[in-house]
This record gives sequence, structure tokens and C-alpha cells, in this order.
Amino acid sequence: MNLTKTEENYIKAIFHLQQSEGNVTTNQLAASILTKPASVTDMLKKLTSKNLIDYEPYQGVRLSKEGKKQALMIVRKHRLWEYFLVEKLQFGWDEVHEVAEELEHISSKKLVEKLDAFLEHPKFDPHGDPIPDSNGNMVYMRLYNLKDVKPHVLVELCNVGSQSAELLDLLKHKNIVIGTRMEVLRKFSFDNSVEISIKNKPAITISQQLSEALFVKLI
Amino acid sequence: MNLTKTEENYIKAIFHLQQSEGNVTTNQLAASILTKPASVTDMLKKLTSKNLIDYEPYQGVRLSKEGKKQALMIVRKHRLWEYFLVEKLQFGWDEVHEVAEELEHISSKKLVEKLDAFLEHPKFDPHGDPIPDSNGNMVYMRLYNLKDVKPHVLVELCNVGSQSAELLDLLKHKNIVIGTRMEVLRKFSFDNSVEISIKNKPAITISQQLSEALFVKLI
DNA sequence: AATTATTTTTAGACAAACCTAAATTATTTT
DNA sequence: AAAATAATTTAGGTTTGTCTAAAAATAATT
Repeated sequence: MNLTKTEENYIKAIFHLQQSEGNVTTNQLAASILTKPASVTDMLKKLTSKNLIDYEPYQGVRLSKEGKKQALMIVRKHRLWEYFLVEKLQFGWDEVHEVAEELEHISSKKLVEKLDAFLEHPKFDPHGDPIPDSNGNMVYMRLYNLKDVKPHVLVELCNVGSQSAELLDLLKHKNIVIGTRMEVLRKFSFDNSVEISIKNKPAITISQQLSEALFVKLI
Repeated sequence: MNLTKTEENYIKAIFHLQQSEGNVTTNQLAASILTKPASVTDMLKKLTSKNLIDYEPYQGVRLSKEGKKQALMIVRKHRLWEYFLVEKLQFGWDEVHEVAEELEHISSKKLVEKLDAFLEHPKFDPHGDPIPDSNGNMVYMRLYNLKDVKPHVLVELCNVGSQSAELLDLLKHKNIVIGTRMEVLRKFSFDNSVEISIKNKPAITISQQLSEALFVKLI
């Protein structure tokens, strides 16, 4: 399965959009890719014929199993390159995104694996986002994206999205550190806040902003 | 001046061809790029309109000043990436070419300079070919490409194209080492052999194969 | 439930880079 | 110097990914 750069960009955009929203609409995609809805429709037909997405006209898109696999490999490459640029080439963490957008389309499988080994298998990119492993497994996710909250999911905090004093201050106040285990109780759609409980203590509220900055894994 | 990947590949091919041959023909280019002569003609018109080449219908092509500058930047990127792949990622020197063909089209100027610094400004790639510096200067060239042999050019050996025992054996026999200065006397078009003289000693013959493996600089 | 507004798809076109087949120019041979 | 051969260009078409404008389907409003 060999994809063009453009096809890869569509797959990647669908992947990111369907993490926060559920089904992805034509207009969302057009906005995300900076193109017109008509162009998106064309591409959706093409990706459907390649079995990368599940798409019914007027009903939005989701990635197929194969599409998700491809997306994870692109995300893996993007984040590994970002890590390389910051850790080895001394780029600032805020100036690597655009370059990584180009590097992520280099196709060599061997290159990715060798790069991963050279970097000593990093788990998070410079923005704190988790790097999928070579099988496409991404153990960690944003607390915010735990949308399918089966009642009382147990998760563990693994990383935070930045090292800003403001974030650390808030975490300290809420008594949350890396390794803290918590039970996710409810998500409120009005403000996207989440209620969690740590060690059966009374429930506390996590704002949308905070839930987006916390990377957790299911336990 | 922003070039597409395809335009860059044409520029690069013209650069390499005009190093050994003089004026580059449509058919040579078509063979080199694995495309048809008619397609080449189309692209030559496009590159002419961008002032990257000097081209008269039926008369072949040469790079313009700007075209040569672009070509040297592409070659620089290609060879820096090859060096990176071999020295940092443990690729074999014989398996890096294809990956570098992709990496050389990444456009970020900053990336190239940071990569160059990270690699500590290497002068030769894993095949022994010289890496142009950030101004596009390439001090070294293959002895073979010293075509415009002004009578009695003086050059100094700077690098050899491989470390094979066979090559080293021959160099020892001819009494040539890195740093040896020699006067280039003549080039014979029948077999592309070159006659040189070391320290006013009698002339010796360098075969085409050997002249392709010796990197020299003018002195 | 009917109308209006929004979203999405279809239809038809365009630029880039390629193709084949035919015409033109250059080169070689006689 | 004319004829034959080879190289190159032109003419007209294809595919990929894009576009605009118009049609169709869905969603929202009255």
C-alpha cells in the first residue's frame, strides 16, 4: 500500500479530527487541510477505493483498520523527527512542526526504525505527545480524548504536555503527579470538564484545558 | 525561487551530466531521469522560463548561474544526509542512496545548516564525494572531471572514493597518497586516461577508473 | 409539514508532469 | 549535395489533485 503525500495528509487529518470529534465531516476536513469541500469529496472516494476509510456520502468518514494503521505510522514518523530536531539538532520545540510535516512523508521503513533506535526509543515528542511504537501501539492518550468513558475507567498519569510553571502549580494544588492513578467518573459536554477521583477520595473536577494537557494510559 | 521535487530532479541530473559530458542533450536527460524525450523538452521550457538553465532548441542545455547554485544545494543536502545515515544511523554506505534521494528535497534551509553542524561539517560523503559548503563552494572534484584541462594544471589529492584493498594497492604502486601534488598533463579521449606528473618526475598514466576515484583540489 | 438554510456531492475545467504519434531539425552517409 | 538516419520538438491526450458553479441531500426553522 503506497500512498502519495496528499493521501497521507488526508489520512493524518482524519486521524486527528476523529480523536476529538467522532465522525469527521467533509467541511471539517476541508478546513483542516485548507482546501475546498468539493476537493475533499473527490479524495474521500479515492481513499474509499483503497479501503483506507469507511465513508458513506453525506454521512462523514472514519478511518478503517488499515487507515488507522497508516495514520499511526505517519504520526510516529512525525513525532520521532520532532524529537530528533529538538534533541539532536537543537531546534526550539516551537519551531519543529513545519519541518516534521515534510520529514514525516519519507517512506523508508528502515529509516524510521534506525532513527527510533538512534534516539533510544523515546516515548513522547517535544510537545509531550506520545510516540506510537513500531507496531502502531500508542499506549498513552490525552485524558481529554478518553471520550468513550466506560463508567469508572482506571488510568495512570504518564506525562504532561508542557513544563510551564502555571501547569505545575495547578497539578501540585490538585495533588497529581506522574504515576498518579485515577478513576474517570464522568465527562460533561457543556464545558468538556471531567470528574475524576484519586484513591477513592472525593471527586475533583478537571477542566478541558487541563484534561488536554494530561497524558494517561489505561490500567 | 521555490522548486518542485521534479524540477529539482531535473536540475540535479543536468548538473551531474554536465560534469562529465559538456553540453547536456535531451536524450541523455531522458535516459537519466527515466522519462521520454518529449517530457524533457516540456520541462526544459519550464526551467528556461525560470532562468535556471540556458537552453536553445536542438542545442542542448547547461545550468545557468542560478541553476548551478540550486544544484549545489541539492547535492549538499543529499551528501549530508548520506553521511548522517551512515555515521549516525548505522546504514551501510551502499544502502543510503535511495533514502537520500527523498531527504534531499526537504526544503528547510535551517535544517541543512543545523544538520551540517551536528555532523561537524563533514567534507566528504560515505562514497568519498565532496560535500559543497553552505555557500555552494565545492573545492574538491574528481580528477576525471577535470575536463577543461588547461595545460599543466596543478592539483592535490584530497580523498579517494573507496577504501578497497585493490585501490590502495594501485595507489601504493603509483606512489600516490592523500596530499600528493601532481600536474595534469593531458587527457586522452580514446580511453579517457589522464597523464600526470608528480614533482617533475616522468609522466605516469591514470586510467579512467582510477581518475574517477581520485578527488583533487586545484592549487 | 413546509420552507429555508446548510452541507455535501456532481459536473466541468485547470495546471503539472507525464505519455504516444507525427512533424521538424540536425547529422551522417552515400 | 541529396538521401537516409537520428535527435528533438510539437500536437494532442492522460492522471492527480485542485478549483468554481450548480444540483442534490440533509438539517434547521417557522
